[in-house]
Amino acid sequence: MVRKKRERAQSPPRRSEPRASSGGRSAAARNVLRGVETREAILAAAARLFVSGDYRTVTMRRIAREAACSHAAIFLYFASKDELLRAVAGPPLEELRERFALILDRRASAGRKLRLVSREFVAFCLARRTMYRVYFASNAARVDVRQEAGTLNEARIRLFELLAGLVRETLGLQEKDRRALQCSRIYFYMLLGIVSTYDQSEETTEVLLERLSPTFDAAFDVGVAGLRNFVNR
Amino acid sequence: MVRKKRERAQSPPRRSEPRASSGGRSAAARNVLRGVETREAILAAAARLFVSGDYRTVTMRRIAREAACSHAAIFLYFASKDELLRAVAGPPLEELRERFALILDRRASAGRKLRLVSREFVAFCLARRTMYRVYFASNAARVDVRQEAGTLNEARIRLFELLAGLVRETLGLQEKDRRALQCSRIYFYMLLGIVSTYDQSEETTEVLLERLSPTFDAAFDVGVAGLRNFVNR
DNA sequence: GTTTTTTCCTAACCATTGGTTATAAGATTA
DNA sequence: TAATCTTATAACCAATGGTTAGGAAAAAAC
Repeated sequence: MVRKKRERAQSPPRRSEPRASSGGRSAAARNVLRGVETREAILAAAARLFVSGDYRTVTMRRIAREAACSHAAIFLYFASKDELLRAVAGPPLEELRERFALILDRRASAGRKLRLVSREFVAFCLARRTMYRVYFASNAARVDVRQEAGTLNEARIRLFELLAGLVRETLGLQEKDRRALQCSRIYFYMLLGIVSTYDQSEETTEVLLERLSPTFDAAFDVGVAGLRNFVNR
Repeated sequence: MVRKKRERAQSPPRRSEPRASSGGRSAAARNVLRGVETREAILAAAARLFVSGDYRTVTMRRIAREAACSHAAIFLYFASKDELLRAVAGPPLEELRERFALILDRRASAGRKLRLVSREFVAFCLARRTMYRVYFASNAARVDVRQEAGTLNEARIRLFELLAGLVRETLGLQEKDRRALQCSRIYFYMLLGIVSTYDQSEETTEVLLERLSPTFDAAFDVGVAGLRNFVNR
């Protein structure tokens, strides 16, 4: 088929105003920044939209409108919608890790810390239902990870190891104990089960936590008690 | 905008051969059947495709090709892709219920039955990863259910009640015991956690079960032991 | 100060999707 | 034979993720 020669419409007005003043930076710095600013605007818009809507209903064009650029511009900074989601997913995960670290630094029993961390984890995932799947339910064994995905995966692995360590300590297991891996896996099942049960719920995080916190706490207890029984039998 | 008058291309050849011979039925019965047969063909094709690919990658056009009809024909029998998935999802769920019933009829302890049912459940969900979400992770509280979805929901609720009963019996709880609901919820978290952890894995069901069956069994044990501890404290 | 290069961005495009509609072939009925 | 009813399709639609030719402005080179 003959491709129709493309004809341009009359030159349209360009963007009416620059995105931001860029303060008193040098001309060179401002130039570099213009691109970075667009990237940031896209990330911010995507972050805002991805936490409210789900992956499918959030469109590139909607994100672009929110970021005040054309949807084609997004592909200048992110190879695909998927990569954009991953890029958005990174910082919150880091934030969660920091909150975990804060809890770990407290002077409390491993069991107590595990419970606090578990609560934090569930609240985090429920508040970001679109992303929890990207974070935790994607196959860790996947090897076809690009750079961005790689760092995300690393962050996730660190989080998991941290949690696994806490489970081990709570149960009084040695790191090299064969049952340690199995036990932390099982504890994760519990956590992921909670999250994925309410994944598609339309209730807000607050309502869910208000209503189900006691059940979640009970679940944490059940997990630990069951695991204790499992390793001591 | 003025809608361009639609012009039809020259009359194309119709479907070259009828779908099936319809045997020696009367003319009237054959006529009625032709439609039913198309419906069945669509259902069969969709069922085949939905178990291998996931919801997004299975397109209406692909299903149509597999069912040897136009993709528009599908909309004659199913209002939307979603409804088609639900229609496909129904029978297997019923089959699972029957397998559950078979286990329930055995002469064994409630604990033993619970374990068998749990295994069955996990294997079922892992074998139908596209659909498990439709089955079990959609919000039960949703009220905007149409007829088809309604029956599906009922089937799901029956399954849940059956499992909950088994959990109750295993723990020796009365039906009206306030903790019964909480306990079965927690047990479900465990089951759903297992399934959703491997939801996006690319390994086959066989490989997953081969590798992780012991861990799954351990998880069931942990759940029951933890719940025992929970109700007896 | 003028030209060249580089950076950043967009309009128009593409293929594909879920879904709708005008139209028609074939069977049934009158 | 004519009217109707059933079953189906080709062509259409709006929207989506993604690509590309081209251009405006800033920076660099002269």
